[in-house]
This record gives sequence, structure tokens and C-alpha cells, in this order.
Amino acid sequence: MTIVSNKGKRFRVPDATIKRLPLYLDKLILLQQAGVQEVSSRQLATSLDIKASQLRHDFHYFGGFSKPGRPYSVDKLVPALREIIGVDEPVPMVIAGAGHLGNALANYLNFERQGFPLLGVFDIDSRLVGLEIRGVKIRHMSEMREFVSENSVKLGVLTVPMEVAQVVAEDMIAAGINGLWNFTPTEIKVPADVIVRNERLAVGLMCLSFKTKRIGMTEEMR
Amino acid sequence: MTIVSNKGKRFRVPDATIKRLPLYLDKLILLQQAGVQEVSSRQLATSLDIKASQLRHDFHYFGGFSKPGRPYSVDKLVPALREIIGVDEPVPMVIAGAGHLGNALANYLNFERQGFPLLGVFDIDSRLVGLEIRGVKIRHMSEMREFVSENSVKLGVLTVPMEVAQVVAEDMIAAGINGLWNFTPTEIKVPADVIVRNERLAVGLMCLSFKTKRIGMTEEMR
DNA sequence: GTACTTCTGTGATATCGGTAACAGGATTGG
DNA sequence: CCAATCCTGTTACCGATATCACAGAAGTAC
Repeated sequence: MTIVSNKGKRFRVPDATIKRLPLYLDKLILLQQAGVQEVSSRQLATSLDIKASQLRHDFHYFGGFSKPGRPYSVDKLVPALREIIGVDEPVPMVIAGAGHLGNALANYLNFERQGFPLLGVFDIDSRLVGLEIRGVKIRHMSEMREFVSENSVKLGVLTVPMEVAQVVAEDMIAAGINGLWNFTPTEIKVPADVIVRNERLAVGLMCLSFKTKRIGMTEEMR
Repeated sequence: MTIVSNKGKRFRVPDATIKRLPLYLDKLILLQQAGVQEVSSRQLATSLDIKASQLRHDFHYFGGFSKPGRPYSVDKLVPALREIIGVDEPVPMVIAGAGHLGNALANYLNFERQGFPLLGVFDIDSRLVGLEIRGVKIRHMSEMREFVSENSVKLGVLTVPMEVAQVVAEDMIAAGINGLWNFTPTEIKVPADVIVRNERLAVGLMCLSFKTKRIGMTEEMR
């Protein structure tokens, strides 16, 4: 449960709803790029494989995105969702660890497009320092702290070896980062005012394997 | 709800429980590698940021992993969960697309450790063909079909450019693959007996951003 | 032995979340 | 104008899910 303020009112929004908001936004951006102007709850919902009533229920927490009787305006919905999710203005991020995964993420253009510009990449390997990934300089880890606080970066990606994950994370937090995207299999200990999202790729793989072994016996598992 | 068979018995297990099983296994494997012998429901649960009672409830569906009064034996739990999830024997996989992300995933040792050996990597770029990633040969995409069916690979990773995702996926399915791990932002159309798991990294990033902007307003959210 | 602690297994209970249902607004066509 | 058709906002309901609470087993200290 999360409390969300919108236009002065405060709502208790279920987690399940919140997890769907980025999906809505993602899809709506695609529609917007395709030039679609209006979309009904039914159209949007079926394209995401959920029920229309659920979508309306989700939107209901945040108050009228439309008027009764009229479908949603894509151009109004996108910025509204952007604001709710918190990506109405660019959210800069940095990557710690220029290994294979760090490199892959840095090369993933989609982040930039979705409002997450990459400002810097950091590593301890001096052979990498000075190189560029898609125009973003690789700097030495020792410069991270100053760089992050000077540019008020709030989001940090952890793609370092798991042995140093905790130390690097603490360094990031000390510099002012309050959101960590952790790709290491370690559990990072952080103060209460810092959010960690663990991206456990192996877990996703297991879920997939589980489902393939039970095709026909299982209904929808994410 | 999913029916799970284990040791001849059949259980009706809630989806929510099933989603957590890989998390448990993942953590337990880490503990095992660290040499930990026993773990209580409380220890394991808090390290995963869930309630101990929930963990016990989850395990309860499958019957005694331990006796009352004694903590769980890591060495007994790991194979038991492996069997339930369906990764008690190695699940071979192949990667299509040897770009940055494909490379990163191929280099991610953890998969092998968790029971997902990588048999082959495929790409159309002839400059890459013949190279090796951690001992795994990069082959030309045209060889994929034969290789996959000969080695009865069931799991395929899609890290190709999104434009060709659908075609490559169809190729994989024709060769016998029934589980697709899709890292492209495309929606892949597949027959009903094939499972697709979309790894939408940008969505995860938005979730993280959402939470960081509402620090303090969110009570206990994953 | 007893008292105390730690721990699991298990049912009971509260909360959450998905779905259906419906009132009423907007639009269209006659 | 009226009727028909879409559509949303909102409430009510019910099954799914999380949490609580506790009995009793195993270990430990004395």
C-alpha cells in the first residue's frame, strides 16, 4: 500500500495497481507514437491482457482521467501517468560497474527514450577509464561520489561483482542516491529512506522453466 | 492456482506461493554456497523481506521440510525446491543474438550454477561466428534450428534486435523450444503451448523511480 | 527431571485484489 | 425529440492472500 497525493487528495493505492501503472504508460506511449488519439478502457485493457474493469478501477484511485461517456485521451493520459509514476521530468542515472552487464545496460537505448538519461559509468579498472559507451564517459569509481552529488543523480545501477556491491552501494548512498537498481545476487543493506530494486535474473529464468514444465496445468504466472 | 505434483502427491498451490518458490531457492543456494547448514523460517524470510509465517505457510503446501522445533536444513531444502520448481536436472538453453545483452547474459555465471547450462549462442554476424563466450561457441543463426532440435533444447533467450524478434522466435519454436525469455520490447506471438516471459527492464526502472519519489509515503512495499 | 527458548506445522482470521454490475454522461442516427 | 450505443466512475461482492496465534516438538541449561 502506498499513499499517493494527487490534486490535494490522498489515496491509499494497492501495490497491485502501482505495478500496473508502468505497463499502462508503456503501452500508451506506443499508442501515442502511432498517432492514436483516444482509447477506451476496453481497448487498452485487452491489449494488456487484463480486464477493463480492473483498469478503470486502477485509474479510479487517481480521479477522473476522463468524463463518463468519453474514452480516455491518450495525450492527456500519458503526462498524467508520467507525473504519477514520477517520470514527468528526466530522471538521470549512473551505472557502477562497466562489465558485460553494465555495458549492455548502458547500450540499451530504451532507457533514454523512457526518460532515464545515463550520465555516467564508473569502474575501478583503469583500462576502461576514459573509454566511452554511446558517448557516456567511463570514469574511475573514485570520482563517482563527487560526480553523483554534483549532478544530483538519484538513481544508481549496480552491475559490479557481488563482493563489492555493498561497499559501492554505500558510496552511492553517501553521494545522495536514493534508488538502487541491484543486478547482483546480494541483498544490499540500506537506510530506510533508500529504495532497492533487486533484479534477480535467475529467478525469472526459474519461473519460465517452471511454467514450461507445466504447460497446460498452470494458468498465468508472472 | 496451479497443480503441483511432488513425490507422487498432487497439491493445489496458490500462484502467489509459486512465484516465491524461486526466490526461496535462489536465496538458499546462496546460503548453501556460503556453507550455511541450517536456516530458520524467520532468518530466511527477513532476508527476503517477507513474513516468516508466510514462508512457513508456503512450505506447508508441500509437507514437512523439517520437524517442528528444528530449523530447516539447507541441504535438504535446496533439492526439494529444485524438484518442485522443475530444475532438479539441468535445463539447457541457447541464446539468439550475441550483442551486448546476449554477451552479458552468456557471461553471467549464475545461470549455470542454478541449473541452466548454456549450450550455444547464435548470431547472423559472420564476424562473431566462431568466437567463444566462456567456452561456448558462437554459431551462425542458420545452424540454430538443427542444433536446438538435436540437443533438445527447450529454453531460448531472445536478445536480438526487436525487428527480427518474431522471426527468430518462430525459428526457435519450430526447432522445439517451448520457453522464450524475451528481452526485446516487442510482443511475441506464439502458439498456446509456448511460454513467453517478457523481461521489460524499462518497466522495472519506472517502478523504482516511482518508489524513490514517494519515500516515506509508502508503507512496506516490495 | 524442570523451566526456558527456539522453532515448525496448522488452522483461524483479517485484509487485499479482481470482477461484475450498474447508474448515468456523451454521442449518434433518425 | 427519443432510442440506442458506447463509455466511465463507483460500489458491492467474493475468492485469493497475508497475517496472526498457538500447540507442541526439539534443544539447552541447570
